[in-house]
Amino acid sequence: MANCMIFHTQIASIMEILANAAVAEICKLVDDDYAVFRLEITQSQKENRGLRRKLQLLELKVARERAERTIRERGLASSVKILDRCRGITRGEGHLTGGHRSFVKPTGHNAWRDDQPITVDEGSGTSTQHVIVIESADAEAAGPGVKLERSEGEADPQHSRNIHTGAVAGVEPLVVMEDLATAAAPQTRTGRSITEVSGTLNAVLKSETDTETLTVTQRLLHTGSDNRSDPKRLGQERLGCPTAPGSEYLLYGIPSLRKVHSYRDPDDALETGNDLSSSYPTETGLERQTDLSRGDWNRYSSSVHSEGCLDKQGVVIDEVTVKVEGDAPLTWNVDETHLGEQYSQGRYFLDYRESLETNPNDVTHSPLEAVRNRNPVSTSMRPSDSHSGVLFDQVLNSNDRARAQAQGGGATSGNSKEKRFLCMFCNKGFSCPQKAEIHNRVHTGVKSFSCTQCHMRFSQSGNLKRHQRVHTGEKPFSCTQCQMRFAQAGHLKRHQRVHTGEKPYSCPQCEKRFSHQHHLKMHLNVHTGERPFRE
DNA sequence: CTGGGGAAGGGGCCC
DNA sequence: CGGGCCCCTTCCCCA
Repeated sequence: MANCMIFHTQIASIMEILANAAVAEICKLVDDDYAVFRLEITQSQKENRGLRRKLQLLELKVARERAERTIRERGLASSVKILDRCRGITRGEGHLTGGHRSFVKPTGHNAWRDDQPITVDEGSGTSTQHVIVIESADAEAAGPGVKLERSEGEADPQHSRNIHTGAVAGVEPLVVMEDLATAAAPQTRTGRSITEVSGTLNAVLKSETDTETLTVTQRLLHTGSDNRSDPKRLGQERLGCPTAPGSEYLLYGIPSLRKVHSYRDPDDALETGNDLSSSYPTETGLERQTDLSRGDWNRYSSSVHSEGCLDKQGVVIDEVTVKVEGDAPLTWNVDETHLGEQYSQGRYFLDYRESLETNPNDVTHSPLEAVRNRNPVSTSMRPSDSHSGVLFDQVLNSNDRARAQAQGGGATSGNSKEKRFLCMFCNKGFSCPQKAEIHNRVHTGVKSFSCTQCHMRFSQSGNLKRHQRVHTGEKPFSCTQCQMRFAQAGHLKRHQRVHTGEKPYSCPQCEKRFSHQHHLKMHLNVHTGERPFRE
């Protein structure tokens, strides 16, 4: 018995020793890894700081030079003062490495009054670019509701963030627009490009969703749903559209919306029913159309990529709509219906057209490259503008058309004459610019047609019309075999297979047939082994 | 199987 | 007559 006790005691001691040794070993490993990790983090942070600093210097330098030039030309002395305050950091070496005009407004440089627009001119080229100065300080400093979501590792020059912003007293981001199309119409363009951003930051600098995550640091903040409740904001926002200084690609003109159908809450619709800019007619009498001459197409001025705003050859793309694809889900549907009506007061619209007409040609580079290299950006150009369509075509007619066709990524194959309007994102071809514009909404996320009875939005008017049957309960398609009724013709057609026994979907690997494609799809898992299919 | 929505093509109307 | 614009239809996907 005593031996047994001793034995157990020894065992316990050995176990304890082993445990201690294991713990010590683990701690050592953790410490080592932690030290390495800390070192890496420190190095990364240092690099980030250096890059950020460099970016600031370069951006400010460029901005200042351009602004001074512009000011000289246009006598905007106030802007000079503004920029002079940042003179201390405007000089830098190197060149812009990123593709963005957006630059960080250094902390403490609030001397840049937010209501002081800065016009930045580029020495050459003709582009209209919107540079947004972003507070580098804590996003919270920008005021409540502002989500800059800046991260420490965001110093990459190519990872800039464009904030679609309104103004907030004292801290609203400064929108700097570069108007480089001055050769054609310097004065008028200046007036357009220098845009004062005003409004409520809360309403403007708010992501559509708080959960949106962009894997890239390029980020666009846009108006949230609360915009809807603030009709006064309509027309008060000028959306900045940063551009890539180094980009030499022409920003393609994607035909935008001829008509913009504004979302409006039912209450708002009632209250502002006479607002021609906010509704459009449908068979349900819920909407009225808004002509883009009012500039509604400018609503989509959020941008993730500066390229989207670069207008190299006289094509002025003031507004950019961005749909982040891939790793960056489009969770921030632009509340396009409430943006930039100020901008839309015809003038900008017409000017835009002028700019288009100024130099519609001269396209030597395709934005495809930029699009490929970066996240897609769409520019909401004038809707269905013939120039847009031509430009649309021209862009791809230049260097990338052959590539696009070679890639076979779109509908460019076959009769390219029939489908000569190509999507800048996927190269798909369309027979007319309107089709291309509609398709482009797939990439831009533009949904101009809003249901007045719910918050649903649609990229196509027909889809909205169809959707509204959900509210009306209308089911115009009735089955002749039974009492079933359907709101969609396709549903009726599909349903009738129940009666006909038609099974149009056949498995390519066996003899089984299905009446619904979904069933076939599930069945295919039997062959792929992904998941058993039970019938 | 149904409901709802996304996307694209077809075709008519107008200028 | 051609292009732009718009509506409708259709197919498809997903829940």
